[in-house]
Amino acid sequence: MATIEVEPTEPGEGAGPVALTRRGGVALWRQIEQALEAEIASEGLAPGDRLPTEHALAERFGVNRHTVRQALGALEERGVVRVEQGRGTFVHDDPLPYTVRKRTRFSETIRLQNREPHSRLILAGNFPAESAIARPLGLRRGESVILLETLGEADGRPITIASHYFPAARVPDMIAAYRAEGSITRALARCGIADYTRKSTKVTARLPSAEDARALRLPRSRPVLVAENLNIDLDGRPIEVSINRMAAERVQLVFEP
Amino acid sequence: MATIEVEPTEPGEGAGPVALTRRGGVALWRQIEQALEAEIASEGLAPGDRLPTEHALAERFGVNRHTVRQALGALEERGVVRVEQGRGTFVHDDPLPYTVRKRTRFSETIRLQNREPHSRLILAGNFPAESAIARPLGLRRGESVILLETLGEADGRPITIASHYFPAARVPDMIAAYRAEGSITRALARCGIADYTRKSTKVTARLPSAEDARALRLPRSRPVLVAENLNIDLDGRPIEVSINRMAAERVQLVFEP
DNA sequence: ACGTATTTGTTCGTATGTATC
DNA sequence: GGATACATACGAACAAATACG
Repeated sequence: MATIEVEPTEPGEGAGPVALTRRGGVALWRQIEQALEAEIASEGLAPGDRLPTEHALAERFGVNRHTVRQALGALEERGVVRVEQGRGTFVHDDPLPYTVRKRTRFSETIRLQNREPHSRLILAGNFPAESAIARPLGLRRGESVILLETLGEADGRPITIASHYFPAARVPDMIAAYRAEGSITRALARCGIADYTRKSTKVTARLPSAEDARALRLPRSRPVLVAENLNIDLDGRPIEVSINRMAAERVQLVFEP
Repeated sequence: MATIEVEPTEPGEGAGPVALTRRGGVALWRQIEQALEAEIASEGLAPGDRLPTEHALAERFGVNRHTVRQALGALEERGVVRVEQGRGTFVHDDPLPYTVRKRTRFSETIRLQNREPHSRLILAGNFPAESAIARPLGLRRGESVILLETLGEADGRPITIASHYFPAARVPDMIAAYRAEGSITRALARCGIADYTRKSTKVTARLPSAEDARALRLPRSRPVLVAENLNIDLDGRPIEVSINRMAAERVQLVFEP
């Protein structure tokens, strides 16, 4: 008994008749979760689309708004939807394909996806190198490196935080050059490094630090991809180590041999 | 029974007398964090080593256990240590470098790191392809694919869970072949695919499903790297899509152009 | 298979110093 | 100065996972 037939609110698509079974051993919110996910998977709801309001969903399924919220919470936890305070609930966008090649520049890569790149300087300074930075750069621990920390955005959406390390001996004026040019590539050119290419990329993932989470506008529970690039100049000498942190749910790194 | 050793356990190195300054403008937990990190950096504590218990550290530094915990939490957040309930706190192991090339085979890659690879079949079957699998394989949604799910280990430590999808029309006897050979590469050879190479790899990260977490022996709060490989045969035709999930804290994917 | 000791995880409560308006 | 919020530090108790005989 007690199967509740809810009349479809729209005849066309998406809001097909969903029968929730009570006392069937599956909690209502789980059934709602599955129903919504099925709707998304069947492409009745496209990436970026806004779901009906919680109120509307509660009406449609004939349940309390709390029950809908539990279902949405489960979907958000799994990264299927994204809930924004005051705006609504949205089907999660497809991740941005970020193709990594021998010559990869952030702004080019973003523009390739028809999005508008923007880069902002967060922090700049001169520090003694930790061994994790010194080694790939071919320096001794404690030698001076220049750090530029940048936040990269696509269409205003934060994509990556990158810590760029340069050997201070090679490019002493890097900070000024970056301030003048607003781009790593052009700043390096100004410092006499006409071109550089990627020697290797090491990828791992972890949960974000508090600062990274804030800058990326990402909950602390959502992982970040960490890509460590070693870039070399045309003579094959290391010129930059960059450590990029990206919201894992927003990007997909693409490597093609 | 309450034998309390406050003195340095070793005269040589590591547990040297550390003077914490109160009211010095630096919080106690930060000083403890730095002291422990210095000890690890100086290799008084090697990767994998267990740190003293929180209780012991609290005694040693003359602070409350909460204060020690805050320091350990900061170290864990930065990936310096790994805290395991009921077991202790450990210096973080170095991640296993997993180099991805045009021809990458799990067992070869593991052996390169002087570790003993092992592969175990978890699941095998024949299914209609979802679009995410069908598309890269050049099939239509619903066409039959063979799924082999394997768990790869190095020195008995679970490294990766991989779902391998093959077009059933091309290699109908793949499951039997795998059971006979115990290796994807040799099974494909038996099915007439002499060789195959990697066309592309897409990398992202997420929190693990319950099953993945269990198989990888990983807490659900720790992210997994997800690498989707598309492999093609010598004629350039797609022969396999594999979706690999790896404990992010245990591996580092290395790409060299 | 079970109980016990060990170790980390969580939640109370309390007190104090610091920064801000 | 006063009010307030926040981070720091301590204490006690209990919960949960693990190790071990």
